[in-house]
Amino acid sequence: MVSPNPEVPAEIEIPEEISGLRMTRQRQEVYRTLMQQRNHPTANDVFMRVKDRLPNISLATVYNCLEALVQHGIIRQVNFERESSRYCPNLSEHGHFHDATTGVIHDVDFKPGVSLADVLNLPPGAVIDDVEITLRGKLVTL
Amino acid sequence: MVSPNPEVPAEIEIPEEISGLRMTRQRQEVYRTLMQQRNHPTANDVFMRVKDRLPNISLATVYNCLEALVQHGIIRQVNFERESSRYCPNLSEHGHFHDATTGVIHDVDFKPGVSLADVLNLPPGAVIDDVEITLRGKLVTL
DNA sequence: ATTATAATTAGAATAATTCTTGATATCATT
DNA sequence: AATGATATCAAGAATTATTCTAATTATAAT
Repeated sequence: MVSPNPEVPAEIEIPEEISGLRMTRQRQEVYRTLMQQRNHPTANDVFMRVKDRLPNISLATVYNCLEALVQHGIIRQVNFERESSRYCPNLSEHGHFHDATTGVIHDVDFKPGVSLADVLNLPPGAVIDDVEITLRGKLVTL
Repeated sequence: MVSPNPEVPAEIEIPEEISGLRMTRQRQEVYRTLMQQRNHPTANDVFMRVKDRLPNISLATVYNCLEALVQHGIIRQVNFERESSRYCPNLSEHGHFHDATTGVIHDVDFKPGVSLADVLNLPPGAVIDDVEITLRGKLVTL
């Protein structure tokens, strides 16, 4: 149901279905939050933000929505060490740079035309389904 | 002293101190386990194994020992997704390939002479302290 | 030997996430 | 529109890995 909210104009229009996943109101709001707040929020970050628009939503539902979105390849789940999982809607293959001083997480793209097989001695016959590259360090002003 | 016969791993002699860390009996056994069982065990795996030799050791001590060894750069802590942390004594810079079918984790070395900066568009001024590369996929027999 | 410091132990506490169960909503058919 | 089937949601309990706490023991230093 896409009845427009009279009070708040929807900033981002989200379709009723994405890649075969029915976009319920809750999933829409979770997804919208990720699209608007692109700093890799945790499930709890998303929860607090979505509550403004859906005061009755539960944290469990946010987890459910995030999982459904991840399963359908609509968003990505990113893990740093043993911290809470973070989520991002950037689907292009990319890594993450975690600035230790500010805590900010930067997306890091691959240089065009490079493949991991150029860089790593993969075991023979390895077919890669998923790659996770995490860098930790500092940003030094030159 | 390395035993010439890999099938019968002789007792690995462990010094009383490594990189400034006093090697207590517990730390010795934890470290020995990692050296002998190089399949990236979890803290609990190590615990169960060490109990054979130190029946009174506690899981908390295993965690303490592992943390001390990690802090002193004697072993590495490796995280996959949100699973339990795993530990390995391979200190050379390397990544991990997680075989989805068998669950086995393979170390993956960098090809000589390549740098991450050749491959990634790092944010300007980024100084990298630590890198984590995790691949997930299947091993296909060619 | 005595004191200080560090390490160990057992169990309680914590935090993130998942699970369970009952309630709602949506969909497909009539 | 009513019906039943299925999917989703909410609340809180349960789980799991890990860390913390406090008491005990071991080691090192004087």
